[in-house]
Amino acid sequence: MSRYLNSYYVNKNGMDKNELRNKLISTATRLFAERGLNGVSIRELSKSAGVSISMISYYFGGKEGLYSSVLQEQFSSFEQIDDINKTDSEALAKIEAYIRWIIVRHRNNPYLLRFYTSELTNPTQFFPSIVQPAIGNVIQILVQIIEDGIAKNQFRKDLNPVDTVLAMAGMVNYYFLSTLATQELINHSPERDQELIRHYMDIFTKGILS
Amino acid sequence: MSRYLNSYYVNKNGMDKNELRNKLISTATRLFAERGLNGVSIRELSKSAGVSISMISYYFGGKEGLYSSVLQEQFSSFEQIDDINKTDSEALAKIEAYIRWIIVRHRNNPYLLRFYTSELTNPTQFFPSIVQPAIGNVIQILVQIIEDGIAKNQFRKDLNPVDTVLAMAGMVNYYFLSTLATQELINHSPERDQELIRHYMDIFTKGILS
DNA sequence: CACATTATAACGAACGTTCGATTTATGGTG
DNA sequence: CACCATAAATCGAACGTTCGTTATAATGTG
Repeated sequence: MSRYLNSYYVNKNGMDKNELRNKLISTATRLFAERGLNGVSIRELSKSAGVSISMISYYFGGKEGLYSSVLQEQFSSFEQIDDINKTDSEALAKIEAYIRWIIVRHRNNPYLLRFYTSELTNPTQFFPSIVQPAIGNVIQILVQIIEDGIAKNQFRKDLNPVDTVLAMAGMVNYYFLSTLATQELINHSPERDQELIRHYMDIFTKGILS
Repeated sequence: MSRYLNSYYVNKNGMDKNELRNKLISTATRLFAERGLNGVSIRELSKSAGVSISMISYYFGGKEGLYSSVLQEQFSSFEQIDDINKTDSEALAKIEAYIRWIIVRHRNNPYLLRFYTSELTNPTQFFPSIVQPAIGNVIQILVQIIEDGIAKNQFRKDLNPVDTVLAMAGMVNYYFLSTLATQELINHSPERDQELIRHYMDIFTKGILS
């Protein structure tokens, strides 16, 4: 119920302008992740957010605009991977940091689990400016890490960097994907995360070390 | 334009009863894979198949019935993996056979690339009898292959079979998923497939052999 | 005639968008 | 301080479109 400095209007809902906007974004994030763009009507969405339906057009220019905003917010987190590459660590440590990063991201972000989908690869066509640079950026950085490791004789010389990156990311991703597909609950404990990271790193490093 | 034995009627379209049904299934398979259940209207679908809209209700009892038939057909192919396990090969050879199988399946079957999605995990809820046994069966068989390999001292004793299966499948899957996400074309050549299989097996076996 | 299929129309429901009315906070004016 | 005009924020109803389904009459085939 708190007010924002740049807002002078408080509605009978008790939400001010920014609260209302955020409520729409967070509700849309959850619902679109669960059922896709076409799987959610703005009537249900606005009702679930406790807000009038017209607010979606008012603030986001319509349903697609809201969807675009959600994607923008979700994929902006990809930029954080730059930090991993800037450290002085060895290539292997960087890779472990990346695996840790992608696991945490997947835990909190259903869009990373689902952005391959028909509903969400359409956005890569409709909103290529949001999704493609994010993915491309991650792949590029990881390829560079692998290439560094090869150059410093830490990794096998015959590795194909791009395929290796995809293999590595795949090991982590697929665990979550299959967990979803088989309808099992994702166990959120940090201990299980640690166990996973250790396990994947173990398999992976034996395959790439020189 | 060939006739089927159990059909005596040939329409002015030149399609007989079974051809019409198959045309609907194949068109629906393509369109649903591209855009999901909610992304395609039966008006567009029937038009694209060159068939009257009423035929969908007539033959499949409606849109969901058609979708269910498509899923059924797609996931029935999962049973083929049983054959791999029945051979006398070593565990490693079985795994290579599985990787080959999943690559070929993914090439021909967009549903295997997309069944994790919001559009298609909904079907795992709405049609659990179709999707879940198929996936569960594959995982179960592969876990057994790994366990056999461990028991025969071919693989490391400390491997977690389930996680190892997911890691292995992930390496292959992720290649296709990221290929989709980054909008690159999937290169269909058998040579590229061979190269991929060799590459993944190379990384993977170094990680699991005892 | 029986059957398969078409084209068409109609249905109610749901969709995303638009619009006029209302509520609220603000700043100017006396 | 009281008043008022204004602009921003919000609402709910209404609009036109599309959806999946169903019914119907007409047409072609065996």
